[in-house]
Amino acid sequence: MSAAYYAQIWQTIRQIPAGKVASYGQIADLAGLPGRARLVGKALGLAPASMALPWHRVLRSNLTLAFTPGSAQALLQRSLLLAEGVTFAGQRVDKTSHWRPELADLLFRLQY
DNA sequence: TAATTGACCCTTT
DNA sequence: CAAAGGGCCAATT
Repeated sequence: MSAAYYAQIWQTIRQIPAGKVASYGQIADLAGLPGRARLVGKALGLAPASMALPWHRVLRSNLTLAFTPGSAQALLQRSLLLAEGVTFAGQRVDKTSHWRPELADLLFRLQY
């Protein structure tokens, strides 16, 4: 059953603090689905807007936006991040904004 | 049933 | 730095 994966992924994305970013692969790993970064992208696309997920805090492993540069979605994502204080170095997000959670802390919070 | 398609990633050239 | 090749897998055609 695939729906369970999505819930797990959404819960994990919800843990990303404002002003920080994480990669698709990182989310997959933290959600207990190593190697399934593509599933994370799919989960985000399926997530209802009412869920208000911090989707803009998820980007590629090289810290660039997943959307086509210049597209409406990319511009929106960029502005949302800037509004949170995330800094950019050209097309990519500054490394200092990369989320590095303590595993134990994350697992603790995911239990609820 | 088979092929294609993603809001992707990693290692090796 | 760029390209290539291989992984991944649910959903759609």
